[in-house]
Amino acid sequence: MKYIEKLRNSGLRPTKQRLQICEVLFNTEKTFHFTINELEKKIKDRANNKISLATIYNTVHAFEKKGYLKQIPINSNQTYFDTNITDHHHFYDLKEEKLIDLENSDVGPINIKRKINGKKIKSVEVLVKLED
Amino acid sequence: MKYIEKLRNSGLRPTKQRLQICEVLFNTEKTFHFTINELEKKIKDRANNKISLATIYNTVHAFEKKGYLKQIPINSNQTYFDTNITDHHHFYDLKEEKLIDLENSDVGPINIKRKINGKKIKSVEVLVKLED
DNA sequence: TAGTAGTTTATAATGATTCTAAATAAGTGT
DNA sequence: ACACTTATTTAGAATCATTATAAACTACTA
Repeated sequence: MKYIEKLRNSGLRPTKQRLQICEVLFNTEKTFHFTINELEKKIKDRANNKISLATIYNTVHAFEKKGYLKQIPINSNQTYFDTNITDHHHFYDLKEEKLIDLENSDVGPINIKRKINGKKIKSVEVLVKLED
Repeated sequence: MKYIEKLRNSGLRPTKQRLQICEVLFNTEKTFHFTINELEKKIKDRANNKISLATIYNTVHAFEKKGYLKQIPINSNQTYFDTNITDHHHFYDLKEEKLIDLENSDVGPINIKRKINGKKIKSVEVLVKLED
């Protein structure tokens, strides 16, 4: 399995559950946005295989900590994650409540002129809200 | 009272509770960020006067709908609101879990080159995450 | 002043997320 | 393969922000 090394290299034991979650999350050309509930459903559908919700939470947070997933900063009932970990941005369609990727090249350089003492910039994320 | 007209003009009855909340939120030169819980505390401290939590939620949402408050898009346990309703952005200090205003002029123009069919841009918000 | 429509309130309900502690599985050394 | 330690999974309980409910109350209008 191609994810065993990835996990081991991160200090995560390659368990059956984690490998399955990897398949669902990373075994696709397209990146995508998801909530924990959507992910749980996807796993159930895919393999007719149930992974405990607690494990899904644990794993998603572990993957986020290792940098394999990003949280998308948006105010929503549920937390959204992104399998696209490159620097990029998002449209948020307020009516449909849907996220759409917005590539860095579609936004152009963002120049943060102000500095905060003793702090480094970790990320710069743009959220563009859309209405009809 | 200076807020009576403001409320009436928005179709909101100027109740005792709403006027008090206006005092706390808008009767200051500085704009600020807050959560519902912080606001509740502020109200309690200020007037030794308790407004039901449900009313605070209702009022904050009513004010948001009328455009007197903005939600700040950030993933946090609690929802953050901003009394600064001008176009502007935020730093988020990951360690301190604190928001800092970032004026539009400190970011420079943001050019969203991509268009989504049938949708208009309502807002463009930048979140700059800070680490040590 | 009466009528109505909007508000407030305490409390219950909801729902996402986290915690707990017991069972299980993976890694390591022998 | 075996014993041992440590990480992981799990069901279910707990937590906590937020929303819903429905009864009491208040502001507006005629």
